[in-house]
Amino acid sequence: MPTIKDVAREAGVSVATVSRVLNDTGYVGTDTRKKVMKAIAQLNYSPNEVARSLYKRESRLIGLLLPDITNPFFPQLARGVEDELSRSGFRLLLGNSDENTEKELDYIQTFVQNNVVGIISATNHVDYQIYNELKLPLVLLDRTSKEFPAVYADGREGGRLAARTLIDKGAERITLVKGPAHVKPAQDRYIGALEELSRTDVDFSVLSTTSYSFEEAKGWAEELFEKFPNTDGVIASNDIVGIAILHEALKLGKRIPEELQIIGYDDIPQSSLSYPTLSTIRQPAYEMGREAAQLLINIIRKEKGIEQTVQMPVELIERNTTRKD
Amino acid sequence: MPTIKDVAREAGVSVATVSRVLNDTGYVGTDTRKKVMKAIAQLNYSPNEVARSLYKRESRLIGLLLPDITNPFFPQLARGVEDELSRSGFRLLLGNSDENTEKELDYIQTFVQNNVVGIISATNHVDYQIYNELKLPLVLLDRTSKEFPAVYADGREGGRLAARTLIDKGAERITLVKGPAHVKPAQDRYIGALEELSRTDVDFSVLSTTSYSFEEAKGWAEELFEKFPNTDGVIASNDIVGIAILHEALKLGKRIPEELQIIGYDDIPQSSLSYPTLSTIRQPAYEMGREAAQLLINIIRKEKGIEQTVQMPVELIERNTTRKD
DNA sequence: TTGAAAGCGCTACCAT
DNA sequence: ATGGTAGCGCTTTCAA
Repeated sequence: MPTIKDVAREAGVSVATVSRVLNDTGYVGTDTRKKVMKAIAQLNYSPNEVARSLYKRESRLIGLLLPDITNPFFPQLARGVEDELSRSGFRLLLGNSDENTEKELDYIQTFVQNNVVGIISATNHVDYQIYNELKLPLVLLDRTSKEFPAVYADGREGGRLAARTLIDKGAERITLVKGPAHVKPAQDRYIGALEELSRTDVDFSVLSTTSYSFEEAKGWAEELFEKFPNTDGVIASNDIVGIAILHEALKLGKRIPEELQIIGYDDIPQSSLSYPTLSTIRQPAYEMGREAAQLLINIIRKEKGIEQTVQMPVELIERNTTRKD
Repeated sequence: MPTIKDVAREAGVSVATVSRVLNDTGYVGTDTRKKVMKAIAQLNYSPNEVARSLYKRESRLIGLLLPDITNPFFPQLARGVEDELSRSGFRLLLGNSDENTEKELDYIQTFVQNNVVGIISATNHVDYQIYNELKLPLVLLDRTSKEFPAVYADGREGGRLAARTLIDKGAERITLVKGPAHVKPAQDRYIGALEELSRTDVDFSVLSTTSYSFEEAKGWAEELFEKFPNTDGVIASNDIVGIAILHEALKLGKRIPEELQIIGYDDIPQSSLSYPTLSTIRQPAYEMGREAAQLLINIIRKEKGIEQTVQMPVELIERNTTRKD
């Protein structure tokens, strides 16, 4: 790889001059600039970001910490972040935490070690010391916080909306599936649904689950019908378990949505590909990713008057696992 | 952030000594080491990777270029890569190319600018000049090549296997869905299926599609049944379009698998959550990711006698969209 | 308008 | 066993 020195030699100028044309700072004579440009092209030179980063004490890198990219909700987020970031020339350092403290701290540390200019994190542990000691901009994604800027969807309202929908559509023996206790958004929607359910006179049961994963979704679905065979309305903890429940119900011969209504959460892409298509509460994942990226960039650029926390709207997507009224 | 100088001062030694204990190279007296360790702990110091990278001309970063993390096949790959890489202390710089030349070149360039030690790429364009000029290890993932080390699944055989399965199970009017022409693996499985189909006397039709995406999958499914309403066996280009076709068929009242058999490709996690569950050709995505990472690490470490190209087996996963014979 | 040189934080060589 | 120091490739004063 050619260095700035090579370019300087080739162009017959000093490295300082090359640097000036590279960064478009300070005075550079028109023909000198031309010579330098030519040399750059000739050598196919591009500046070493690492050297830059060392001097400036900041890179063009941003750290993104996600629980698990393998969960279909997160690729959307990640893509939103990346698309927005790359428009401003930033690149992504990616880590999966698996909701595991050690991995999480480890990633945050290497983000710092690599001079990232900012971090976007979907952590359940803003309370970790490391976040408070962080000298760089942090934006929480898919999570709330009073202490840090955050982009999230209104989980409480989403939970309420899901419950209300099922109640309005005549479900009388509702089962509420509670997601993992340590996952904040899962709790929020659960609380919201609980709130709404409690305001009315429907009977309901709660099924506690401890994971969101594909592998286990089927198990939860089976457990649900063993424990609550007569339920006629399920509020799923997310779309994956919603779909698992849906298909388990079909296997048991239940008519959907006549005998059993199901509502999911997230609106992951494959929800419109289930059979029947899954009614769900939509979180605008891609847009959330973009918002988070934008917010972070604004903070980095020290723009004035930026919202520190943006709450995205959730939305009922009526498809075919709920009645048409 | 404290620097090595701060540690040196705190410990009352020279930076050289600190560096030695940091890297565990050269002689360091037992008590000197202890003093240094203490200073490191006290200051909560961790070395600046950027400075390291600049001096050594290589980082602990690896670039991963994927077509689109939003396609459910890729998160698995990415996760495999990450898990394996992080075991050796490497971190991931991630980029989505969207099969778009400009983005692809851009990412490769910034990978280089950031001193990555190696690149894993799922590109359809190994022929790009930039890959040949690359001074660093490159491993192709989900792609074949004679010129570069590669990890891929046997798409030809997968296509054959899919076709043979449908033929063996009595399908007589097969529809072969052809994926996007510019996507290599899509072509491979198509050719394989074509090969097998041609060896026998079944009738078949080909439906050409130009994308893999969720949004368009439904459209392809509708088009399929408009054009070939009497088909009794579909070889889908991947699981997403397989599932879309499956559910469209259900909507049309077709009995699966009695009237219509469907076989997908990839075995993405949600395929076992479709209704009925989708029979498919499995590519071991997660393992492929790990293999690629391992291969790259071996190349970086200049291990002797490593396989330059590893072909992973594909496998028929019989679920409920094909007959039990 | 241009160049010389210091310095970003680290490693590795050469002395001692 | 330890320290001094050059240098990785770049940006940015400061002087000319």
